[in-house]
Amino acid sequence: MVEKTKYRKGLWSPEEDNKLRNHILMFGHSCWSSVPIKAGLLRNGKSCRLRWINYLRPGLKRGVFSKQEEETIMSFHNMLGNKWSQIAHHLPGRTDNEIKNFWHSYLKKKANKAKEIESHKQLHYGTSSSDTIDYSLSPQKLATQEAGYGLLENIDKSASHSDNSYPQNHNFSKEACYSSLPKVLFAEWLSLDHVNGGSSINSDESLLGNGFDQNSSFQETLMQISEGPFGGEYHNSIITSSTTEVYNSKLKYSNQVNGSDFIHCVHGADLYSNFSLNNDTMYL
DNA sequence: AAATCTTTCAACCGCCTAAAG
DNA sequence: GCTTTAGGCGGTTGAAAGATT
Repeated sequence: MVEKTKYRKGLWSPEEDNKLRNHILMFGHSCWSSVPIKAGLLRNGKSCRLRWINYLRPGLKRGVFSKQEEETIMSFHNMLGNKWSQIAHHLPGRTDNEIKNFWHSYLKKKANKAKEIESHKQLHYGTSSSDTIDYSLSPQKLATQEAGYGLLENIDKSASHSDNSYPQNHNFSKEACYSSLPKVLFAEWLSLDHVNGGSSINSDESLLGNGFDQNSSFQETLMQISEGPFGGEYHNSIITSSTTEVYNSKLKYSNQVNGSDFIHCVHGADLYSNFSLNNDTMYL
């Protein structure tokens, strides 16, 4: 009789996280089912995949959803329904799971409330409100409408949401705070994982050198990015504005080494406004 | 201060699809 | 064409944290 492997379940320990992170940064994940074996984890491949995608993968934003993100979700949910992964494509750095949770814990109620008010108004006044955002609009039209509301101003204010009903728990998680991983979006991963639905790292050769050092400073980590796993093979990396200066010198180096222009530095605000992975990530 | 209720969110489960054999 | 395997997705659960009584 073949004894079934007993996989560990439940919350991931920091050690497990480290093992998984280090393994993937070093070797990639050509086959998820082999990752736990190679990484020395007592988890199944699916669990490892989920942990990586939802939590460990670099570039995850985490924390409070901005007003604009909120509206994007509303708008796309109106068009697509519960297609969380498709909605996530339009929110760089957000996972389908995170969006799904946010919807169920907050947005759904808000949407229902809005519907109630709207139907109430229609019932009593026979008109629809003109001072509320119409989530049934296409994202393009919504963007135009948003401009009128000055919603972009809210981006930096999102951390201090004034709405009392807003969930208080959308702060940085404890682990995320401890982590010194940069808030950098790796479009290579995002584009493959989110846009095309493919595996994020295609081969073991795609990652060279060491993984991130959890104890490194932000700048040191950037050095690791350009010199380590991503300097050689990775392209289209999106760097937030605060990193640009540090990165520019490395960029030159990277371009020389690679013989082509790979890296597009994006101003931080762009990440939150009209940036689209499909359309706006480009070779310089 | 303790008990109870509510909310959040990480992780699991099961289904579906595609690819490989 | 059938079976197996792996990856991806959406629904659901349950532990933990927070809020309320």
